[in-house]
Amino acid sequence: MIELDNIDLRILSLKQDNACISNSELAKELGMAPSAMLERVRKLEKKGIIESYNTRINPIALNQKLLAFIFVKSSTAPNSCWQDNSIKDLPGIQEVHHIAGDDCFLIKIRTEDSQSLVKWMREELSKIQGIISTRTTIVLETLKETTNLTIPLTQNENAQQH
Amino acid sequence: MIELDNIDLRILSLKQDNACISNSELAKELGMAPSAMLERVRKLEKKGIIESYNTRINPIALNQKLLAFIFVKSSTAPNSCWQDNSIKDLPGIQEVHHIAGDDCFLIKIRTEDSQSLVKWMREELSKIQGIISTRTTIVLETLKETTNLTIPLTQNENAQQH
DNA sequence: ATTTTTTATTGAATTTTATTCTGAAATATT
DNA sequence: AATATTTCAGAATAAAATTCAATAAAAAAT
Repeated sequence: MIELDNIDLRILSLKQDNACISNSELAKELGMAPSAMLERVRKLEKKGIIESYNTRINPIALNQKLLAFIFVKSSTAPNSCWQDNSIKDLPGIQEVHHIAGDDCFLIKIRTEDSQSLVKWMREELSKIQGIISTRTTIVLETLKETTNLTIPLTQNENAQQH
Repeated sequence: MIELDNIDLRILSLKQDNACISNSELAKELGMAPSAMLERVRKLEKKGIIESYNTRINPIALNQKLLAFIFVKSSTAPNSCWQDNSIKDLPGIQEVHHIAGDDCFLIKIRTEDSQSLVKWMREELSKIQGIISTRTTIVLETLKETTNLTIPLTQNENAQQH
């Protein structure tokens, strides 16, 4: 387990909501020098605590209006996807989880519409070995969608100006 | 529908994988002036095509080892969550989708472990009005997890140095 | 087809920020 | 307590962001 002090947590908290916050802004916010910030951030990146900086793009702007979750039941035979995880390399997929229970995989995928989802299942998913069955859940409306984690901040001990 | 030209798409594509890429780097990559890049990016932000810049933090570093999906069946009564979407404000949740089918909501949530998930369901989820039943799926292993969209680039017409 | 209007781009100037480095302070180790 | 290690601040420098006026290109209107 990696130990993160309150300063690290506040950096993560600020960056989580705004990946492009400048070091000087961070420094002002925490009441420290920009150089110290930079060193902290570099360390968080090197240790893999910060995994990546991503831009969230409006799916509608790219005409990806449909969001679906697909449960995949697969055989556990030696050459099946259960063994080689080949599912994760299919195009258009956002997430693939190996899950407990009857089903084996849960896929999150965006496509233009239901037609193109069917097309994807026929043309792409069908390439995968060992799939026994699928069950598709269509999203009607997304109420919340974030990758943010809950960060345990111990109140604002060293609260700052502004 | 918003029209995005190939330059916009390439900007989105580059920023999607590296939100913090500098304008000058972008400019070099696309063979344009940094100021032109800035204007494009600003426009993409203002139009809401770029929704946000996020930092992905390793959940393990924050001791959030468990990932789960919860299907929630709710009544459609006037005071139920089906009407007020109150589910989305529960702490610790990453996603809430309103889905087609028997169930009403799909929740994505991270917690420390299964104990704390049960605790969350007893202490937080139970506050929500109108829940008829829940079905929880535990993730054993995540093979892929991204928010990236597939961007339709028309090859590299204006390919550049480096 | 021509003019007008709008939009997009450049390049230089300016401001802001990132980055490096050195030494001091704090912390941990022995 | 002495040593080693880590963390931080402050100054100096390099790099990048940002602004802006002028130009070019595209679109719309006549």
